Amino acid sequence: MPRIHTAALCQATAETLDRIGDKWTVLVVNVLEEGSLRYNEIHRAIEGISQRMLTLTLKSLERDGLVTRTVYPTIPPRVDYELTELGRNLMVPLRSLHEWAIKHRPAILAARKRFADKERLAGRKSS
Amino acid sequence: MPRIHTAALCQATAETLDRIGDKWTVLVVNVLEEGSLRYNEIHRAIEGISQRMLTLTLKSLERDGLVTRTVYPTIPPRVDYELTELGRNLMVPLRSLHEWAIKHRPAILAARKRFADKERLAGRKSS
DNA sequence: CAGCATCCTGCGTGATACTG
DNA sequence: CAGTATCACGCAGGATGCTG
Repeated sequence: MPRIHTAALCQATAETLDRIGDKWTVLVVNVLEEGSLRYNEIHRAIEGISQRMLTLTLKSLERDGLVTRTVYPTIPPRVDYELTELGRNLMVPLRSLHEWAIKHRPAILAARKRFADKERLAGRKSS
Repeated sequence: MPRIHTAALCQATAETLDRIGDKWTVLVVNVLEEGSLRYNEIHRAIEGISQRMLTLTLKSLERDGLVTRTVYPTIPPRVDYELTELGRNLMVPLRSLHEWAIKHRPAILAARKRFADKERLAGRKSS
């Protein structure tokens, strides 16, 4: 009977990961934790992101109510982005994920190395 | 000065999401929480996964030390998969993510609807 | 400054058929 | 049963140029 609950857990988690599991979302959320930032400030803060991807990421975050977009109709224009309460809440599981990452990264890297070594051996045998 | 730490947080989290953010990993981890399972048991438990993707997902999990693979050289062959300690630890942030998902899904859906409505209006104006 | 439009490519994924 | 091999494809994401 926990089966159904488990399936539900899986489903909701997978959905969330689908939402935030792309290349840039968590990075954007993360820099926005510092407070309200302008478009180019975010752009400079995240190494390697293209204008296109930043715009898309911000738009999807705004769409889902995770960030607010504030336009100041000045010249030149100015647009501020800020995490909403919902967005700040997301930091909780994100920090949990981060904790796991930091704590277990060495173990993962070690396992990966062991696995690579085993494969090397298997390769030699068959050659 | 929290800047650097923030950047590190972001980096490690992004890396982790890159690891588990694919389409099937969390689903597989999730069913394996129930205990040791055979290949086809997992296959049946996860609706829609192909043999190919199940194999790839399991192999990557094994590579990173998140699951163990045990082969029984019987005929027909039998292979058991089981979460390692490392894999079970992953359930902690996963549950955190799940909690967030359940709690805030309504808010996200509502925001999404509001956004769609606003876009509809914007569309009308310009037509 | 803060984007949008367009073109292009690689990679993750799916479908199908075959094997020890 | 527990995979492997091959093909095919969509789409996330990158590069570049243009605009209000």
